[in-house]
Amino acid sequence: MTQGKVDPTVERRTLNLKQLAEHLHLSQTTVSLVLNNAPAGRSIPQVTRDRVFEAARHFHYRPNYFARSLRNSRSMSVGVIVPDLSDGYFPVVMNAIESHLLKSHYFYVTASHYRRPDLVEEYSRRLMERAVDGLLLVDTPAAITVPVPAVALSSHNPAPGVTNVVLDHDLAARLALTHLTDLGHQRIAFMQGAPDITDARYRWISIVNVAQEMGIEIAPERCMQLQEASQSPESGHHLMRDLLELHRDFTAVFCFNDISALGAIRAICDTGLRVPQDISVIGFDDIITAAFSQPSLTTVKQPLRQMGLTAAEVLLERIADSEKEFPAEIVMEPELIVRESTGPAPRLSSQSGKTTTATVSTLQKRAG
Amino acid sequence: MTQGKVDPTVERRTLNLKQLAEHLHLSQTTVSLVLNNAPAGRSIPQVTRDRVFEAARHFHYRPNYFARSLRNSRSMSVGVIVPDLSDGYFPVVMNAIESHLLKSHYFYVTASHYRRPDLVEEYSRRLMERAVDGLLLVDTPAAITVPVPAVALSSHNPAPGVTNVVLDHDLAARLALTHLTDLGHQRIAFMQGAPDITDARYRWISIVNVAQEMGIEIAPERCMQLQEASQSPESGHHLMRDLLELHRDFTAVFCFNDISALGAIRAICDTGLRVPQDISVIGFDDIITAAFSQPSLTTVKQPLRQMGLTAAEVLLERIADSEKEFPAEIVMEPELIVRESTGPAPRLSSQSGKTTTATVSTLQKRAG
DNA sequence: GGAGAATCTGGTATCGTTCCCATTAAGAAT
DNA sequence: ATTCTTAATGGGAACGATACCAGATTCTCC
Repeated sequence: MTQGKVDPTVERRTLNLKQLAEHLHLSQTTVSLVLNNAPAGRSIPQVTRDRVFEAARHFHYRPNYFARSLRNSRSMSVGVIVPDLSDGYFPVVMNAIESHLLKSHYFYVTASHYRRPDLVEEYSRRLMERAVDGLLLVDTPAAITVPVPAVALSSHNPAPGVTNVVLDHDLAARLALTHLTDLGHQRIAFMQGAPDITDARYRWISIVNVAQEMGIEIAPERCMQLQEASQSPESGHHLMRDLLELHRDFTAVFCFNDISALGAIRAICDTGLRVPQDISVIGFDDIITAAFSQPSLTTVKQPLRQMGLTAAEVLLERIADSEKEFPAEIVMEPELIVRESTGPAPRLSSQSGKTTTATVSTLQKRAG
Repeated sequence: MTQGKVDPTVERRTLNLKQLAEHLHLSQTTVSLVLNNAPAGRSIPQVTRDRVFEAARHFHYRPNYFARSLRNSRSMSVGVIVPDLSDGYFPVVMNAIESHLLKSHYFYVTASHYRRPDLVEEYSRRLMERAVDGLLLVDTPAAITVPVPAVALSSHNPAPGVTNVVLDHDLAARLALTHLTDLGHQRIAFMQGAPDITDARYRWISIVNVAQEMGIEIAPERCMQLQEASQSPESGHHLMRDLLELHRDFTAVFCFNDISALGAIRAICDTGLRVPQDISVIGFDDIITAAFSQPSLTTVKQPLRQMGLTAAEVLLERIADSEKEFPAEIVMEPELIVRESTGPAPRLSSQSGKTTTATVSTLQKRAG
């Protein structure tokens, strides 16, 4: 089944300022002044104003976007550079960003770089060519400095003129580790984020510092590191499965994020261990599905919505007033959300056996 | 900690065509002709061409986007209208769309309407003002006809000049129901999508038809309907919990999508029943996390990536050649992915008891 | 009544491209 | 020698809105 081409009669015969002015027997200047409510046209009497507005409404006059942008070189749009579009972190952040931008009559253009530096470079260049009024870097380690206002979210971009919206990772680490030690966990496994995620490096540094301060050992043989920045639980699943094959000398895992935590839980259960009875799992982010997984996920909640909103707000403020000084960093506070995936540490049957496999008791199959 | 405003020295002194032409001792016309490889300039000798390209590269000449677009009224960008940004369906679809658009040197502008008709109208109007070259409606029941090429994905938009990319819902229903009956399920509960999701209506019609054809009863008391088009498992959880409180006279649930299926599974397990031993659950979409949930999800896979790709391809083709005729509908084939959440139907102990509560055997608590 | 202020309006350059039309020069055909 | 092509380039008018700078009218005040 086929159908015709676009109906040309649908095309809105879009008239321009000149035609509108002619119809009103006024000059383009006057009409433009009125329509833009320009200060230079304060003196135009109300009768004229009303006539102009009336006619504009009647003819559905819309100023041409390109002509206007060409003239005053503002595009009323911003570029958003992200690693990719994926479940979890991004939908929440992007939703918040979008809602603020659209409300402020801005549009945004998205580009994903899949953590390839060349693409980050290429897209920021192409976006600049598009004359975006600002740039929002989400989880994007951009070395490049751009000639427009920019805000970096979870990116730790130290460039001048860039405001960084970041999480208080020290607090995040403290919340998670305190929760685990309160439950009696001492031997904790750690899952680091992929090396090309900037935020992951900062997070890890905080974890190491806080752990040391709290007297928690970070044993190399209990550390895993995600290799690809995959947003699938798969990677967390792999790592956890491999670690469990090696040894089971830990009672809790602190995962890089909720997505990898879901994979880790799956791996733990696959070996017949139970979460949280045998191993407690704690995630990071508090993605929407975290509350509904089986078991539901204890996690360090990033205020993602608030972070996205703040980033968008600051960006628009920077665009509106490029003279003003803005903070180089805005730190947001995480929050601990306790659910089912963490519980009291089991009494360990083999304290020493780093190389031994799990004892019978911890291997006890889950019924059903 | 504060830091200075945007460094003005970073600003790339972007020269224009006129200056470039002056430097080359050529006219703007010639330079433009060469740079655009225009057919009108076929006769320009290679030496001149080389000089022009050389200079353009040297001075980093970039044509001004607005001036160019104003002149030939093409924006090289398309608008993408979606209900919202959320987990599951959208990241996959959007990723595919984006990758094709950016590869073709198009950018895209996203707007979410949260299923409010007024916002659909407003955003498509505002996007038209932005002179997007085309519109991509994702799961968006747009009654409006636009003066640019459009492609509708899962939207069932019958407007002329719109290509609809849709799933073969008859096949989808057949795959799911055949799978369930093969496993011995006869009494199946159904979870319909929210009424404002167009695709959900078509899906339901297919299910009703196929069920009738296969002799499967669709009992009203086993039917649920999602009320909000929420992309959180919450809604599925609610519905399932309420149904289970009413009666347990079914051995399988066909959920609207994977997200609601995750909520349903959670609700089932919360009452002490097991998936799939007591109740089988089948989802829809095959979102990334479906393979990693506990239990992993049997689902009807939509070829989301392929659908997004096709939609983007057809849209760009329509833009490139508005004279050509395009199909009004492109139907994609779903696929059944069998995982752990479905299993053989349990031997029912109460065949008749539509109003009775579950028997002891089905209520048997899950150990652990 | 005339200078000057206040009020209202228009002319026109400008933003940076593209592209229709000329124009020139050289060679080919008559 | 004159016209006709063809090759190689330039002039300049759009595209549509904005904004500087004037010009014109009315009003105020001495």
